[in-house]
Amino acid sequence: MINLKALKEQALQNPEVKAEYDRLAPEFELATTLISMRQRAGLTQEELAKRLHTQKSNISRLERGDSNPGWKTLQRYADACGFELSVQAQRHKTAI
Amino acid sequence: MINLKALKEQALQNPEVKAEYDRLAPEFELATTLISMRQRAGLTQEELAKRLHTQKSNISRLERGDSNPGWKTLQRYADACGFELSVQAQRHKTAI
DNA sequence: AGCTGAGTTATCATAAAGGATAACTTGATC
DNA sequence: GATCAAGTTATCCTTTATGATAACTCAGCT
Repeated sequence: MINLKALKEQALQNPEVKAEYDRLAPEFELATTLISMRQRAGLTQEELAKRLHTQKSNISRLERGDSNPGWKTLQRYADACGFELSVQAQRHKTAI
Repeated sequence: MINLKALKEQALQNPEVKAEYDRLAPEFELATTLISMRQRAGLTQEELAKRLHTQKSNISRLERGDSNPGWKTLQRYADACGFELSVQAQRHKTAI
């Protein structure tokens, strides 16, 4: 299967691509940030699941982005990957 | 009543304090970011609640920080205040 | 072809978020 | 001291997130 997500993940293995990606990171959506953290930690979904005392299927669900994870859930995920999450607010590019 | 939160809110009315606060913002917790966004938008909890088609009590619950709001909830809140949220991952200050 | 590792999907149970309503506190103003 | 605006707290209900288990796809490998 070739889809956008697969391409993204593959591209992120390239350090140069990764650097530019990070520079633009705020533009990207949450799910991609999650996947990026896990991959930079060198973890599989199953390994991460163990650290979080949960199941790989639940990790997959988070990373597929079709839910609405709680902030503390995201923090625990990040922590298990060796990251700290912070939220940033920027003024809207006003529509009017 | 004088408590930490009241002091914070009052201090944030001062533009200089606000600027420094923003510089350090990532250190602060989510609830403070929420309150800051609403105040910078010049909205009361009730006004914001109307924009979100909900109740002021629910806004209060979010801002008091004793729950675990979903990411999309936070985005809607921010949007209604004229902001866009992004999440940022930074490597842990490793404990060992 | 079969095996394995990584991730996905489906489903169920339970905990928690979010919506709604009402009563309450507190500070300010008259 | 009555009133009002802003925020808090308590409670109930419905929806959803999360934990758990199992079966599945798919790629790579021998």
